[in-house]
Formats: sequence, C-alpha cells, structure tokens
Amino acid sequence: MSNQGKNEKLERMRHSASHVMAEAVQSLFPEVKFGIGPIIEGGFYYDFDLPRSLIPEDLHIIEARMAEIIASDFPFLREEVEKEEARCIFAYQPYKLELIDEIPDERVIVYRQGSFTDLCKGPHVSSTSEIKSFKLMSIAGAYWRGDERCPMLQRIYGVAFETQEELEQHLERFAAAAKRDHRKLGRELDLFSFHEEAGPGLVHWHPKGATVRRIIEDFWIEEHLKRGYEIIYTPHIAKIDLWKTSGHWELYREHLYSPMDVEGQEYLIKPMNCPGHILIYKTRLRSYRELPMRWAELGTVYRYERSGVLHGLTRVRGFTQDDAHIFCRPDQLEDEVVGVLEFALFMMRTFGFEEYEVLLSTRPEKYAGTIETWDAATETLERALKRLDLPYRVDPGEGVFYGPKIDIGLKDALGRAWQGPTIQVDFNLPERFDVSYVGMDGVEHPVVMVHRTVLGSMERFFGCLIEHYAGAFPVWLSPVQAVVIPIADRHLDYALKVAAELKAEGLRAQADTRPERMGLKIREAQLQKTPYMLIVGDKEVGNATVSVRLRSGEDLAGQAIEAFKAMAREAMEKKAP
RNA sequence: GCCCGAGUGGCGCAAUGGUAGCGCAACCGACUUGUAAUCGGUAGGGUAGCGGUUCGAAUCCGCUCUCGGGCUCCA
Repeated sequence: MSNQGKNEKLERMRHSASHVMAEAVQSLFPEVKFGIGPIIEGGFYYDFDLPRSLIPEDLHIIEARMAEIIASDFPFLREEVEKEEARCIFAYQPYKLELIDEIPDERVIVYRQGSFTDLCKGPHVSSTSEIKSFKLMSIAGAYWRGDERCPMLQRIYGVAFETQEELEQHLERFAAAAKRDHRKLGRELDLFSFHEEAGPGLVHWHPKGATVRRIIEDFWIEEHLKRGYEIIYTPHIAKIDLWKTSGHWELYREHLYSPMDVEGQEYLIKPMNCPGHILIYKTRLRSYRELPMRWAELGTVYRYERSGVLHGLTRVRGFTQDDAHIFCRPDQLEDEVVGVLEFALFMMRTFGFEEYEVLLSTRPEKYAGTIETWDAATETLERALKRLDLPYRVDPGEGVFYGPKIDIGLKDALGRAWQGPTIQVDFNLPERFDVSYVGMDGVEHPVVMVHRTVLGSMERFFGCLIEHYAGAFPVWLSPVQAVVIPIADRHLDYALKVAAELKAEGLRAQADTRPERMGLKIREAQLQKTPYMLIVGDKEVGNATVSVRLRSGEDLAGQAIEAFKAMAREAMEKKAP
C-alpha cells in the first residue's frame, strides 16, 4: 500500500476510535453533551461536557467499554439527512446544534455505530472491529471552539495504531522524549534552575549552562560582525512615554509589567529592544548612503505571561533575544531579507538542525500602515524566499499588526517542531518615531525597519538544543569537554599536569582528583555526557599518553597528549558532534 | 487566566487518619584500584505555605504559592 493510502487508513481508524470513545463515554454518562472529536497528529481526541470531572481511573473504564464496543463489531453507517432531521437527532446536543447551524448545505452527514450517532463528514472504517491498538493518554480542559469565553469541556486524548507493536513503539518514543526533556536534563546536568523564591518563568543559569550560553553568544557575535552587523547595548528600563510612543503601552499592555516610580517618573522594564535601537538611530540625520544599518543586541526583555503558559525554558517571563534591527531603504529590503534567511539557515545547520519549516505570515485584520506597503513588503519577502529556493507555507492573516513576517520552525532529532528564527518587517515604529533617512533627492524618506532573530531567544534555543542533543552537546559546546581520570593517587600529579596542559590549549578540561575509584569517575563523567574521558595510570604516565574513552563507550586506547589535543581541536573547529 | 492533577531531606521514591522511612547524593573513615556505582559509619526533613476538622493529619477540608498535562497566547 502507498504511504498515503496507509495514512488515510490510519486516519480513518483514529477518527473511528474517537467515535467509539464517545460512545463509551455516553454509555457511562448518558447526560453527556458532545463537542468535537477530530484526529490529530498520532491520535485523536473528543471533547465532552460532563456532569463531573473525569479522573485518571475513568480512562481505564472507558478503555474497557471501548474494547467491548470494538468486539461487538458494529458497522459504521453513513447517512445523509435533512438539516431539520439532524436537529431532531441532536435535539439534546447544544454544541452539535451550533455546528449544524453553521453548515451551509441543506443536508448534513451523520455517522452511526452501535448506540452512537455523530454529526460527521467521515470517512470511517466499515466496522468497529477494524480499530486495532489504542490507548487513552490524558484528560485535559479545552474551551469550546478554543475560545476562553466559551464553556470549558473535558478533552480525552487517545492514540491508535494498526498493530500493538506500533502502539508500543509510540509509547517508547514518548518515554524517550521524556528522557531528553530539557527540564529534567537541566537539573541533572546542572545547567539551570527556577526558584519559587524568585518567581516563576525566571531562569537562573548555572556555571555549566552559562558556559554553553557564552559559547553560543561569542559565536553569535563573531558571525554578526562577519556579516556587517554592529553590536549595541540598550538599557533595561525606560520612561513610560517611550512605550506610549512605540505603541506598546497601548497595544502590548497585557504583556507589560506595571510601571515603577523613579523620582516621580514612571518607568517600564522593556518588553522589546526596538525603541532603544531607534533612539540610537535618531541621534543624527542618516544618509541613504549609510544604509543598510544592522544593529544587533543580545537584549534581555521581560514580558508578563499568564501563569498557565509558562514552560521550562521555552516559555519564560525574562529572556534574552538575539535581536537585531536592520534599517534600510525599500530597494534594499529584498537583499537584506535574503541575507537574514541565509544567516538563519547557516546558524541552524551549525547547531545540527537539518530540517526546518518556513512560514510566511500575511496581513491580519488589524494592521498598521497601508495595504500597498503591506503588499509590497509581503511580495518582497516572497521574492527573497524564492531566490533561495526555500519551500514555504503561507499563513494568511497571521502576521503581527505592524508587518508581515517569516518564521522558521526547527525539527529536532526526534522530529518535533520548535519555534526558531523570525524575520519581521515593521511599518509601525518608523512611523511612530518618525524614523527616516535623507535620500539622494535631499528629502527625508521613511526607513524600512526589519526585526529579526536568528536563534529566537537564548532560553528557548538552549532548551531546544538540550533536547535535540539529549544533553550530549557537541564538543565545541560542551561545558566540560574532557575529564582526566587518574587510576590511583600516584597518578594525581600527572592528571593535574594533563588537565593544565589542555586548559592552556583552550580546552575545557578538569582532573577528577577525588579519592574515588576509576569506575565511579567514569560513570559520573558518562552521566554528565562528557565527550572525552582521559584515563591515566602507570602506562600513560610512563609514555606521556592518555587513554581516551568517548561517551559512546568507545575506547580509543593510548594517545600522545599532542595527538589528543589535535583531535579535540579539530572536533571544536569543525563543530562536529 | 481557565480545566484537571501533583507537591514528603539536594535528587528519585515509600508511608492513605495512629511514633515520617528507603535509595542515591552529602559528610567522616578505610581501601589505591585499568574503562558505567568499593566497603563501613554519621548527619539531614516533620511533609510547599497559612488556616481549619479530629483525641490524633503527610494523609480529610479551605485559601495561597509552585510544578505537570491541556486550552488560549507567544521569542
């Protein structure tokens, strides 16, 4: 069977599984009101309005009931009915009635199996017995229609596969993903922490995490300088009037922290870096000849996020954007966007991301600027994407109010998507701040402003990196690259000498001088995912070598210290894993 | 913010109304060792916080905080 055919079959089965789940829930709660029950990646869900909260044990009961329904081999029956008839069928199902009212056709389709009838386009499998291996995963709250003003329903998530093996594989992948969860690894590898005393969503970078971050930042700065960027710094707070001018006070209020009083003046902690960059731009007249100007800042911003959305390093309240603003002429926009895209993709490849998804978001309902400028900028973005032959998807109406944008989503080693670089054109700020340049004609023209990141934020990107590498950072990023492990006390001096020599070479190396056994030291270095473990005993001291053990478990046997240094240096330079 | 669940020494867990316990880590001591845990000993919490029910609360109830799974939103 073709891949597509297989997928369709699987999707039909999952969709049917959600109907069977609904039937099972109905048999347990006859007064249930049904929401919707679609398929999602890997599985399905169904939303229910129930008289009481579900508890995890309910899932087992529902699963058992589902198994009975499946064993009963009920056929799925498709039927087209008049809307009026459908309204009778679903007379006690308010959510379904709402859906019926929104269907433009005069006739609607219903599917029946066993004692259950649902408003549904299908398709379905022909009988419940075709539903093979399934498992209910979790219960969650979900607003009807995803709107927080609507009632909250109870959602049950499930997965279904053709075979028990595939189901088990899926559950194993799930467990594997949990193992590389950056929140867990962050603690185990001593990278970062959060504190109840300090507040949620505020990251504390430990020495090892900070080391990785510093290496990323140093690399980031170097690559920016190569590409004609200049590095700037701007303050963390500014008077409220600046944020009123920028529009943040009006349009971004929900993410702002309350003003603080400074000698009778109100100040805000910055949620974005742009106004500061604009102030620098405006310190003097800028000529068309100076453009483009590319100013980058590792700018730390603070945004209020609702408590329920915080998540590890990927959604926090204080974070450092690898921000930059490009001020250019309209005729330079395309080249600038191409440059940023190439830069972003270069960064992704460097950090080991081979797969990504490019998304172009267009004008939303509420927007600043004119339709003409929007269209022109959107076309420019598209031309840039086409010039690079980058496949992309258009996300209509999903742009920010101030301009169209390109987002790049990364796929990590497990194929999961992460939000990465973003490029946004801004028509709003140049106008609000009157940001311009003097053209060839001697008159002032509005500047085109581009916001962009090539990593996203240090926090989110770090979280993504941790999971991508499962904590085993490539040598160039490893906080500790080599641990020298002496076998007995008499090898301590040599171990310290080797470590010192490696440090002098710029390698992050340390000797494990604790009075412990070699096996324990290897185990701990291994659990810390240290790339190189250098064992030194009588043999090594005798011929000035180190025995190299890799974290893969591979034993590279004795090497001269110089040879090891060369090997480590090469891995660093190549940024190899 | 909303729905559901959870919070027990640094970490992982046990104790389900009747004297808070185990493993790892920590500390002390012995062992001097060839590729993932040497052995022995010592100390450490009154159960996230506050309030309540009870003769008695880690366990039951209420509020707050934090975390987790979702919804909504996002770098």
